[in-house]
Amino acid sequence: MLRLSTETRQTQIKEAVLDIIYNEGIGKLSIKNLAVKVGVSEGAIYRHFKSKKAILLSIVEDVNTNLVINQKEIANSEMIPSIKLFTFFFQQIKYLINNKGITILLFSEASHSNDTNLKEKLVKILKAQKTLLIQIVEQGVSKGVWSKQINVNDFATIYMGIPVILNIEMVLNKENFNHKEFCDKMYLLLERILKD
Amino acid sequence: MLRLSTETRQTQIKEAVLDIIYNEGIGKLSIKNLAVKVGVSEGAIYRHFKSKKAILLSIVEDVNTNLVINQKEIANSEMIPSIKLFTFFFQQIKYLINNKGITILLFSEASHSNDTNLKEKLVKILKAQKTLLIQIVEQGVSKGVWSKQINVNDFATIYMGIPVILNIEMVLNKENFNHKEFCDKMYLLLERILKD
DNA sequence: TACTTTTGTGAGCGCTTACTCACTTAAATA
DNA sequence: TATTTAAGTGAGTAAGCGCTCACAAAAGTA
Repeated sequence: MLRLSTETRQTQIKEAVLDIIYNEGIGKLSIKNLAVKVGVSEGAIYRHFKSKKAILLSIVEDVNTNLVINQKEIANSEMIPSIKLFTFFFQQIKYLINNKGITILLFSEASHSNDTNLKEKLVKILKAQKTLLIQIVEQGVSKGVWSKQINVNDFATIYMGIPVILNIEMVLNKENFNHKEFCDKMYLLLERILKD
Repeated sequence: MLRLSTETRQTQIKEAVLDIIYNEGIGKLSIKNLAVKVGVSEGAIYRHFKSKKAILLSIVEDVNTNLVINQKEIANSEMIPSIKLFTFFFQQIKYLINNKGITILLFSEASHSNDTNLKEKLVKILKAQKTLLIQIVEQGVSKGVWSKQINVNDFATIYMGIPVILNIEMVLNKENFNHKEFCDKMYLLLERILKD
C-alpha cells in the first residue's frame, strides 16, 4: 500500500473535507466517506488527526494563515484606495473559489460549535476582515476619493454578503464562472455606494 | 396526556425544527431532539409527518406560500419604485426574523438534497425572488427614477446577499436587533447603487 | 353509553456514526 | 543488513440515527 507523510495526508484530508462539503453537503461528511475519498482506511484518518473536529479546526486556521494574513498585507499596503479595495475583494473571492466548501463549513458547522474554539476562531476571522475593510474604506474617505456620508459598517455588511451569496449560487448552479469578471461587476456596484 | 390536532402539531414541529437549526445547528436536528422540544415521543412525530424529509419539504413550501406570494403582490402593486423596493426588502427581512432557521435550512440542507424535490423548490423560490426584484428595478429605471447604467442582475446578486449575511450575523451575535433600522440602513446603500 | 377515529407511547429494528486498537508493513536510520 | 519509526489496516465498540409497530387512551360520534 502507498504510504505518505502526515503533512501530505493532512492536506489531502482537508481538501477532501471541503470537496465533500461543497459537492455532497455537510451531512455527508463522515469519516468513512472521507477515508474513501482520500483512498485510505478509516483508521488512517485518525493517524493524522485526533478527531473530526480537529480536522475542521485546522481548516479554519488555514483561512487565517492563507487568507486573512494576505488581506492584512493588502490593507496595509501603499495602493490607492480603489485598487486596494478591489484587490482585497479579489483575493477573498479567489480563496473562496479555490476552497469551495469553506463558506458552508464556516457558517453551518463552525457557527454552532458549542465547546471548542471553532466558533471563536470564526468570529475572529470575520471581525478581522471587517476591520480591515473598514480601514480601507476610511482611508479612501479621508483621501477624498469616497463620500463622507456613507456608514462604513453598513457598507461592510453588504460587502460581506457577496462572497456568501456567490458560494450559494455556485453550489446551486455548479456552472464554471469567470472569477475576474465577477469581481469587476461587483466592484462596479460597490463603488457606486462609496462615491459621491 | 395532552392531545392536539395534526395541524397544530405540524405547526409546532416545524417551529421546533427552525428553532433547533437556528440555536443548535442543523447537525443537532434529530427526531429525538425534535420530539423532546415539541414535548411528545418520537413516534408521535411520525403520526404527523411521514418522514424527516417531509417536514423540511413542508417548511420550504411555507416559504413560498407565506413569503414569495406576498412579495409577488408587492411587485405587482401600484407603489412608486422606491417604496416598492423597500417594502419588498422589508417583508423579506421580516419573514427571516420570524423564521430564523430558514436560511440555514435552505442553504445547507436543501442545497444538497439529492432527492430532487427539495432542491428544486429552493431554486424555484430563489429564481422567483430574483425575477420579482429585477422587475421592480426595471420599472424604476423605465420611470427614470434609477440609472439606466446599472446591471440589474448584478444588483440582484448583491441584494440577495444581505438577508443571508444578516442571518449569519444573527446566529453569531444573538443580540436582538432593530428590524426597521436595519432595513432603513441597508436600503439607503442599495439606493446609492441604483440612483444616477 | 358503546363504538370508531385519532393521537400518543416506547421498545426495538437495522443501519451509520466517531473513534480505538492490536496488528501489519513500508520507509528511514543505524 | 538489522532495527526502529511511522503509516496503514480492518474488525470492533458504544452511541445515535431514522423509522416501525403493537398497544394505550383521549376525543368524536352513534
